[in-house]
Amino acid sequence: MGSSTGGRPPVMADVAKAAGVSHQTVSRVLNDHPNVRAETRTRVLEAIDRLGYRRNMVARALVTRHSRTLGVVSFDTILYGPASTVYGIEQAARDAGYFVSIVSLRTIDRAGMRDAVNYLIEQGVDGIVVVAPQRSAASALEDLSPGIPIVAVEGGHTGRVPVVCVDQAEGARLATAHLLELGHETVWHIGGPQDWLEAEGRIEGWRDVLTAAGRKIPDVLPGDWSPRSGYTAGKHLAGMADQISAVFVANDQMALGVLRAFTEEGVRVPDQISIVGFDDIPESEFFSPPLTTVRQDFGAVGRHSIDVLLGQIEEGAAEVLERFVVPPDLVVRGSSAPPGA
Amino acid sequence: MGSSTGGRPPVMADVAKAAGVSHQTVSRVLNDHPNVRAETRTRVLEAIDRLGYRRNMVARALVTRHSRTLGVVSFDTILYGPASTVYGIEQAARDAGYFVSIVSLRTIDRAGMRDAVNYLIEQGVDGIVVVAPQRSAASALEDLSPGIPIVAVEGGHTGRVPVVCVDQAEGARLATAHLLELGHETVWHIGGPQDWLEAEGRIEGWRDVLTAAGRKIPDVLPGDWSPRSGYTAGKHLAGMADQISAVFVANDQMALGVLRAFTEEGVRVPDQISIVGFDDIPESEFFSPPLTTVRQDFGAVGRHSIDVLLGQIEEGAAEVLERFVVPPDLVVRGSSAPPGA
DNA sequence: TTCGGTAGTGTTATCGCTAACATTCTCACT
DNA sequence: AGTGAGAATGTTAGCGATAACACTACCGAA
Repeated sequence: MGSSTGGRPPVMADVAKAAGVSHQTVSRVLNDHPNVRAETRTRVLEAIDRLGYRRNMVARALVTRHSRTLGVVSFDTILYGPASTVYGIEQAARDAGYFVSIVSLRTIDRAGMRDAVNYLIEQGVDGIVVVAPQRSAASALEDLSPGIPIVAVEGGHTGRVPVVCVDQAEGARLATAHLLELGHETVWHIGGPQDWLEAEGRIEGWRDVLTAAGRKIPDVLPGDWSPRSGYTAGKHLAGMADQISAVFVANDQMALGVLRAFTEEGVRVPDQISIVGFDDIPESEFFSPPLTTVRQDFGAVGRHSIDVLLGQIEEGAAEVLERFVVPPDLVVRGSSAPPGA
Repeated sequence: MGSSTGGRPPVMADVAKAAGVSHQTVSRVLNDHPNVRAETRTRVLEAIDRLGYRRNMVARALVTRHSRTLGVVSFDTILYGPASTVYGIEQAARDAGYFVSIVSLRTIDRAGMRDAVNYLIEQGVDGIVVVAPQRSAASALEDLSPGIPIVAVEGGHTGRVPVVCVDQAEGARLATAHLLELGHETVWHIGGPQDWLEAEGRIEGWRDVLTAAGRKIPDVLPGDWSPRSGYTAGKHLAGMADQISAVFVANDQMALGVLRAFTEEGVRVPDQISIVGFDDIPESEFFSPPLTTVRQDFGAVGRHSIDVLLGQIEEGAAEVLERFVVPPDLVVRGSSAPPGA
């Protein structure tokens, strides 16, 4: 409100003068230092309120050498998975008393990754979370030794950076096993982009289950997460519908494309072919038919990544090269059924 | 790489010593000051490289009084619209040489808004973009006079803060007019949450067109953006399918719910009832049938909001209380057709 | 009474940088 | 050679906060 400081925002010294104390006492009040008389404290707080004083965190960060701000590096922040992850991270950080500065990279290369991390370090963040679901991003992260705490989300575990992720292979196992348990002879798979670690993990889990059950392992159909790529793969599968009874699709958006292709080609789901997706996007429940899928708990991923990061920052746990794995859940809906139902 | 500074990261003075110049000269090199001899410049750059020096932007921000960082306040950052908007803002900011610090509010109230804005100001951001699609958020913004440049995205225009938004009413007009042109007698509407300005704008545009054409204006069916609410409304509409031939749904997710409900009830789209959505999410093209919808250019919204904000910051254009409106596009697909087709 | 401990407060130095001013160096032109 | 303008560089003084230490008052114990 009222400022007797002549235009510019009041600083600590102005508050000190107004309260008749030293600026250090103001600082003590602001930082909840115990050795301040109650009467003095209220006088200072009153002066702060009267002058509309706001602490300059930049000056504070300069001297304390930490900013209570975390950096987040991310790609493709419009995709449901990354968007949810970033949201989870932001909320968890704020619950822990930290704020986040976000850099969304358009392209994934070493230079971009390096620039982003450097920028965040220059800004004085206390730690960095890198959402690096692609192999290239994860490896770009590897040959960076930033000198500040860092944690990778959904990245590959290569030993230099702790990783928090959802167990992709386990999710794929749940999906594939579910289809086999329904009685399907084998399960086809539409994969995500080659470069994505998640895509790889899902292939791995799917293949594991088929191998363990001694089933034929069909070729992986390529996809790029987009509904269109699922549509294309779906058209292809529809052409050989008589040899196929179950498909595990690497994400829900592609599964939607498959459903569309099957609808166009007159392939009935789940009567002729069962479909299981991955992600459980909010739409999946209302696909026709509602999609059986694997749910990932992005909130938990965000919380764990912040836990790990703050562990490094606050306890100085130098070499916590851990790997936190969040388990996925199978959500059974109408797109999966016994064969020939 | 090598640091002869004994553990702690090198500072400008270290570089200066290594290059045999004063720290001020190092500063000049870093800030592209013209009056530096080319030979000196390379010597400094070489020293920077050798020591692995990184400028401390916190110290810089303290003295220059600006951080080249913008704050973003947002809600519901997982919804497609807000997520895309925030992404657009982040990209535009970075293209302009700024970085962003993001606060995602969980709840929308005055206190939350005030805290978020205060936090960002304390952090020393040069300006703030508030993604405030709800009436409550927009009004919380109003009685804040933060003393720094600020711009609202998708907020209501109340005169104190410049606004950038997509023309919701125009989008609704396009959708409704499209349905009337196909020959439908009137158009029903499933609206978004009461509190959202976008929901209101869409109702307004829809009503305008019906009024202008002298058509009956049905009651608005309530929705909350979620597929489930669309499903519920769809069930209701299916029960009176013989009196209805066209529905304009306030977003694509709800339209999906409607499609699902219609499928369950045996209502054929677009044969019996045409449907038009809003947003053009990536999934819409692969709904069954593919959804006719209204596309919003979130990238343009991001760019404009940054333009307006930087206008205030850099040109000090104090009272630019403008309103930038981005036009939407109608995307016609298979869910709309002439009645009784 | 004297002393040490501690609560409450003030003083000074410092974080790493840029702005402002001071100084030196260069060179064209008298 | 002498001069002055301007380029190149150095020196000093902050930015606004916290840390470290110094100081005063007051207490109870010796």
